[in-house]
Amino acid sequence: MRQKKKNDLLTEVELEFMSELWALGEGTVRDVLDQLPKERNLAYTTAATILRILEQKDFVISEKEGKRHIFKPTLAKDTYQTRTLKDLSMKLFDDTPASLVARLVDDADLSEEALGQIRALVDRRLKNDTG
Amino acid sequence: MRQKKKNDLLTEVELEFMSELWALGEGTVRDVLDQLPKERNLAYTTAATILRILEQKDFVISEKEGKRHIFKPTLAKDTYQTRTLKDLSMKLFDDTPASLVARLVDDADLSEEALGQIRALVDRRLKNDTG
DNA sequence: TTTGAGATACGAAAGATTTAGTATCTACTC
DNA sequence: GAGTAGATACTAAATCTTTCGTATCTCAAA
Repeated sequence: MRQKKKNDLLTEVELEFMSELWALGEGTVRDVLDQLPKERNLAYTTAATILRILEQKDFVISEKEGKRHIFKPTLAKDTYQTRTLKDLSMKLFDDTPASLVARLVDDADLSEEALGQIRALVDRRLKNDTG
Repeated sequence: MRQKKKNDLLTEVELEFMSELWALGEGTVRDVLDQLPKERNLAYTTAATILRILEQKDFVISEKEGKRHIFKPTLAKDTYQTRTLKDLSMKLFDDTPASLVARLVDDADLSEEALGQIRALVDRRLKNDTG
């Protein structure tokens, strides 16, 4: 038995760290720590621990360069985004992506610009499918 | 000081229970427990505890009827959906809802039908704004 | 080749979440 | 009004998450 919970979703702090790694492409503990907002104030060893956990869970791999480790995502951000949306859609939107979008476009805060972008995206996808 | 973490998001199990309450409108511990899939096999007292926690966190209120409590969401599902999407958009989509939809419509699994529904939703919203 | 700055390894405390047990309460029924 | 089925209240164990401290290791400079 490998893991009690087959969790393929990131915890809050894990996501925070993965986001920095996705932005950097790859990096050391120090690199990631430096990307965090200064008010975050995490101990260096804490950051190292989180990256170790991410490696245990196979979200990143590391290779040694000199005395430090360089961490690199094993999972593309796109892939994780899709995975997350599927999970959310299933748990909170009756497994109906359209209802997720419905909620999004109903949001009063959504700008006209964002709405236009969304329509363009959908149109492009529809054209590509038929063309 | 009220809470260490001002968490306005539900945990996994809390969401599971809120989903049943949203579907039911309201219900007792027994009602919610009966809605769960039979393989879930939660102890009655566990369900009671979870509802108590939801009440402590102000996600539900209860009123006594005879010897039981009837629990009722204080938060509409719609509202919580919007809140969740905002959070997800912020944490994983650069605070750009359009990029969230981009990922959604890029998903190969998405049906033509869902895509059409999404376009209709966006169109309707754009018309309402201008008209 | 010693040493020290800076890195990793490991363990563990503190907090949050999930689950359930035991004790107690409450409304009926006899 | 005593007994009991079924409900709640309270406590707490087990697990997971977040955080950091101490010990150790490693490269490079003196």
